[in-house]
Amino acid sequence: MVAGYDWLRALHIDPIDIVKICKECGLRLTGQRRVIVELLQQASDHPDALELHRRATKVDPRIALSTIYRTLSLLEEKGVLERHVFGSGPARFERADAEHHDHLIDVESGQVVEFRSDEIERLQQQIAREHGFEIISHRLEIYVRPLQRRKRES
Amino acid sequence: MVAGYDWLRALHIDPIDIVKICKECGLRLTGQRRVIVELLQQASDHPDALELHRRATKVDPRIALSTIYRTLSLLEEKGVLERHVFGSGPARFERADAEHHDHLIDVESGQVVEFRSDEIERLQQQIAREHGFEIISHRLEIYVRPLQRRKRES
DNA sequence: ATGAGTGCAAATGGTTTGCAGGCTC
DNA sequence: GAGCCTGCAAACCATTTGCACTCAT
Repeated sequence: MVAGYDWLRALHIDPIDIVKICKECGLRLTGQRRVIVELLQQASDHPDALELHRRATKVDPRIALSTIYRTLSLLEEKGVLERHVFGSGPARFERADAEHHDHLIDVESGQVVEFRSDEIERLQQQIAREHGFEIISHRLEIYVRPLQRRKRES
Repeated sequence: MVAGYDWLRALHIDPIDIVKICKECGLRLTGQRRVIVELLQQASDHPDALELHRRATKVDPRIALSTIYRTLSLLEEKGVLERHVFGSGPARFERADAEHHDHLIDVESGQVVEFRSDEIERLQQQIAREHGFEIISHRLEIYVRPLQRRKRES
């Protein structure tokens, strides 16, 4: 267990083991990769490449944006991360969870809330099969606004 | 009824009335807009801007790509068209249907199949409400491959 | 010491925009 | 005629890539 991530254990989420991943894939374990993975480990806000670069440069001011992009693509390819494109914005990343989940995106704040519906998953399977397809992946994004307001269209 | 679109009537789909739309919105009815709308009227393949430009230049070789983009954005804004971004590809467009629908995307051929599930729509409403949100819009894309194959991973 | 990985800068690709002239109203 | 639209070219922005150098193995 990597020090400082005991709270992850409490949530039954294993931290990304970048050491193991690199070893298994024949990749080199560089300082940059450590930093990027650690930042994503802690992030709960689905940051984009530029935001990750901002955070990374605070740890290592020499890290290049292109390295961020290369690392993100690499780790996505290895199944360690997931890439999401919400609306017309830049790609945003999060650690790949064992359990797939979908997203509610608050268009007013940009905040992202994760959810999972086995019911919806099941219906999708059924629909794909009815059309003669098998599912490779899917994405469901619900763009929302907070409900509690009383006034209309401000 | 616009000549040549009787088949639309048969499907209970009203053709886009660009004349009416322009009149209502105070927009000018130009030849370019007519061409673009007509092409989208006929298209069943969710074309992107470049593809529309290709088709449009066959009717009017002088039409500019930027005009295509401007018109598409304008008509999307007016609610006449819908814009979809599948995977990392360019935006693809279709006429906005009265009934919302979602998409199955065959990743091998790029073919898009439309479907609608009231059940899924209902579940989404429920989920959003449970989280204290109201839905503004949503998108569900299921990336698939044909099922009929017997071999695995070619 | 070897070559995978990096930083930097330049290239890319889809889309947008500034501007001068053209065409609808 | 006024000014909305268009064509053209340049600008934009997220992302990718070529290249020489660095550093993990």
